[in-house]
Amino acid sequence: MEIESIIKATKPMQLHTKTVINLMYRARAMEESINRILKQYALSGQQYNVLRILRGQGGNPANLSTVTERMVDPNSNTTRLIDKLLKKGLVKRQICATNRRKVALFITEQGLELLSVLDPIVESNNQQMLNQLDLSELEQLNTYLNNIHS
Amino acid sequence: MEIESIIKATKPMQLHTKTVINLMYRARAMEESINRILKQYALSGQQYNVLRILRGQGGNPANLSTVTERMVDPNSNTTRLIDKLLKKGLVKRQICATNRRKVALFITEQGLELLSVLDPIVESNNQQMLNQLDLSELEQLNTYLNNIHS
DNA sequence: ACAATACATTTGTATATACAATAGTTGTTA
DNA sequence: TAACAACTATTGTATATACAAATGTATTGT
Repeated sequence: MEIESIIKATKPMQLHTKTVINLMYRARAMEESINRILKQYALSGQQYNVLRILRGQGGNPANLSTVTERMVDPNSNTTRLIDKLLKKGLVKRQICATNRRKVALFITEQGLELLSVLDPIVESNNQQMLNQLDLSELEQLNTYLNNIHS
Repeated sequence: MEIESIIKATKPMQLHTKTVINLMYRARAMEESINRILKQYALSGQQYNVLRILRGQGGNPANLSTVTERMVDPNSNTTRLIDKLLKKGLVKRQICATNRRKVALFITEQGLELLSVLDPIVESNNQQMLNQLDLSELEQLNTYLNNIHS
């Protein structure tokens, strides 16, 4: 659906402006859709993101700073985000042996199990949201997105 | 720049997943870029959004619910958002004459002046962020985005 | 006209986030 | 090696946001 009708713009918008708003609108809609799923498992999107990053380490630990820099939204307070995952038993945290300023973060078995439940659900939701676009269109969309700079 | 290198993914991602993450990442980056500008004028992105909606009324008032439904991110607490704009003298609020449950919201002269300062700055920033894409590519990008559903 | 229901906004409250300040650790250099 | 700077994470605090409950108003049915 046209973004201008969704936000009921009173005048036709400039193409650049429209594109920026469209992008922010769709991103938010997708985020909400994903959050609705995650909420049933008492996870926030950011927590899910951190769990996936830790799993991506393939058994190796990650530092707090590493996790932060890999997050889709790196602005949040990662310490407190991890605190919550700790309380749920989804991650482990220990002080790094070689540099005691750093912390080593791991995903637990329980965390891995949760991800293995969630992943197919989230994946199929992702496909659902994008099912009007074929593969080459998705490639093209990614190329466009990769050309945005801030 | 490729999204996978930005978030330093350890494995190549599925196309759908990659697209979703790419979109959320770019939207956030653009939002931050805009927020950096607005912050210099003590405005949040949402406050700017509300001001623009009220200006779009062309002198007519808008109800709270109307504003909410036209916002890019309609999830927030619009009452308190308006409160802040009121304190700054950027909007006026009065109880609707025909239906006293409703409130009529207007943008003030001061609000209009602020927008007239901000708009060209934000516009040029929008163009800057998208200047790697020509007009037909932008049209195409919008078409793709319009096909996303949640 | 009264009760019940729906509507539009506001308020309360718990949680999340942003940003700055702090603490503890390590590295550097005189 | 002592002093100072840089690094990494945590904590404090103010503000923002989400969600549910409450408030006040209008509409509907009897």
